[in-house]
Amino acid sequence: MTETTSPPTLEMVAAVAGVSRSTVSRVVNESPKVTPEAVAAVNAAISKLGYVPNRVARSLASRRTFSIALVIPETTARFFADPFFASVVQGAAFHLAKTEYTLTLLISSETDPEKTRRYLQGGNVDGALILSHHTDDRSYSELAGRLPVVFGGRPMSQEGEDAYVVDADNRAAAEQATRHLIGRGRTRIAHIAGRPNMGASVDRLDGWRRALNAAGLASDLVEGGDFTPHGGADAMRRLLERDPGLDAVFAASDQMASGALAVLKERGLRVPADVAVVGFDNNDFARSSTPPLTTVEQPPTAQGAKMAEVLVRLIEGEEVEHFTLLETRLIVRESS
Amino acid sequence: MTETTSPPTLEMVAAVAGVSRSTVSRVVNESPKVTPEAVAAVNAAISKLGYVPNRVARSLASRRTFSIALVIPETTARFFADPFFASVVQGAAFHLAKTEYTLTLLISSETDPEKTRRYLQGGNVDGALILSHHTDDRSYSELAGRLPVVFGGRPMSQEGEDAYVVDADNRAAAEQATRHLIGRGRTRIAHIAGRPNMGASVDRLDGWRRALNAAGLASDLVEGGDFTPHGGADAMRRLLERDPGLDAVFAASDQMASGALAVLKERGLRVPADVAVVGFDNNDFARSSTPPLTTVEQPPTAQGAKMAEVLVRLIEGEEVEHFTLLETRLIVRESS
DNA sequence: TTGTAGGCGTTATCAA
DNA sequence: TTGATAACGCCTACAA
Repeated sequence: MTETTSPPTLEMVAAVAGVSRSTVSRVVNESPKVTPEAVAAVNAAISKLGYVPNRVARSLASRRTFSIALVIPETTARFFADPFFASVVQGAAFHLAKTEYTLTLLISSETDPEKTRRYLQGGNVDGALILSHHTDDRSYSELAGRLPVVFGGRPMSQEGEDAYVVDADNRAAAEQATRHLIGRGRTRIAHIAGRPNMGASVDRLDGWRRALNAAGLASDLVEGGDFTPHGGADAMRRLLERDPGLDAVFAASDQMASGALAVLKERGLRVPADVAVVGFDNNDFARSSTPPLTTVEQPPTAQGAKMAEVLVRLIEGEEVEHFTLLETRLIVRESS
Repeated sequence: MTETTSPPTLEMVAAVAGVSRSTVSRVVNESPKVTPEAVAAVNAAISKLGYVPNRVARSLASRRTFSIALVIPETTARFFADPFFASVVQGAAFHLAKTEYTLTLLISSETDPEKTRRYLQGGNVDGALILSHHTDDRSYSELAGRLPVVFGGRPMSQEGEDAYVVDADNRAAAEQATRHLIGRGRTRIAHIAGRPNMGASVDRLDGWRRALNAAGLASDLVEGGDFTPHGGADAMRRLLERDPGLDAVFAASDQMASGALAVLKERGLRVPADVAVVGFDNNDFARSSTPPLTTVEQPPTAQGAKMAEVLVRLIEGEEVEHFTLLETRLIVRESS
């Protein structure tokens, strides 16, 4: 049985109820200006026929789809391997469940970014949530002008004022992490920065510097990594060359911190006795390194929910702030 | 800048290209019957205007959406906690990437099954993939008559001939697992069955029985569990009461097997020395139990891919087999 | 090969 | 409050 019988239309409901299509439409859309009798007749007809509004036709006429896309610019495999994504999706889905919007997950496999773009621009959705975690992928930045779009994760810093962004409060988090180090009595606190073209890197560097300046400490010990353990290790070596007596390192990612940890061990420096280390992300690298890393936890679920909220408000035409900063939490472990 | 400028239409392209809308439509849909000049003119106009077809309008007119839904009747949290789901999605997405179809993930939170149903019946998708893992949820079975639907996971056995199902070959897998036990020299092999109202349970019980019968062994030692560790423990107790000398147990799920393991340890029986244990699923319960469980691995990625393939063929009007059985793999660990 | 015209199922705009 | 009637953007016979 594949006989998918063609579904009843609004017009058929109108016929059965003995009213016009307009009236049926009004009832379906809960317009207040309909007599109770008409409402009753229409509802009776609806349940008699098992009528379900055709959302496609509705979309075409009203120019609204009530569905929004969550675009994940990663391969499916990587997406599911990363708990960060899962949590963001969860947060978004949870928020959207309270609204009339439906979430469509678009996993844009690298093979066909075009398909995704056509889908997004083709009027299928009222807006899009775009995750750009650990990536400076700007392939979707142009979309922002054609469709309400909210970026999440760690987007470009530049990219103009027209973008809406929900992100962790990197600056405040970095400041807090650095203050934590200062509070532990450290005075030569170095920083391993992320890629300079990413907003997150800049903000974290900035937060680190602020905390040091506020404490009257020097903020000269910076070396750049690339968010990988290897990059972190290289940066650590350069830092030790510049100042063998440094007593703390704040890395802009757990992966870089773990690279730094390896170098410190290789040099016979004890963590945290000789050098305290703090990372950023609170991912598996932080939990499973030796010693476990003190790090900054980002709230992915909250981020997903907030992204959805911002997008919905945007779609509904509300004034929305371009930047929404999420609070982070310092998780103190044995490395500091 | 939220000025979402209204996008160019097919009609505008026609005007610029100096042809009729039909011709533009033909070019867009790659109809062979268009002169090269026309094609060139239209394509020029398209890229000049940045035209992207409105899929909603196209859907309304053609009654095709080229998108299919993957319905997950679980909460978002549970969905992401279960690697089984993730893999199925991955498989489906991977297969669909090769087609012109788009995958829409519908996480039907238990709060609003109605929203999901309306979405599915509202003409938003050409078909649906429905996962009913560990669940005898029949809330979507009615959909099958109104929309091409493929069920996956462990669906009802009954439910009529009109359903399309892709599932692991439970019977063969159970048979193989039991033969493995027989091969290890076991002769009193018990079975802890799953809920009797689930097709998977019935098939596994059947496979177990077949293997025993073929070997000339008795197949009387069956007790039912409910797919939980607790249920498995209770069943194990009953089995030991009935035959304290049993030397092997095949459980219809890893969770039940882990419950059985606990009871065996409690009774001072060694695994596998005294009693060999085999589970089903190859999930975390199997890997992290003591000893690690020999179990049956189901191929969730393959299942997702196969489900997508079957659905697409169904949508395209091909003849498709109602049941597709996936091969499984026995993973031998220390419990047997 | 190309164009014309009608229709897909709703919503929206006016009159009535 | 209700009902014609015209969009919405595209597809598709059918005709030319």
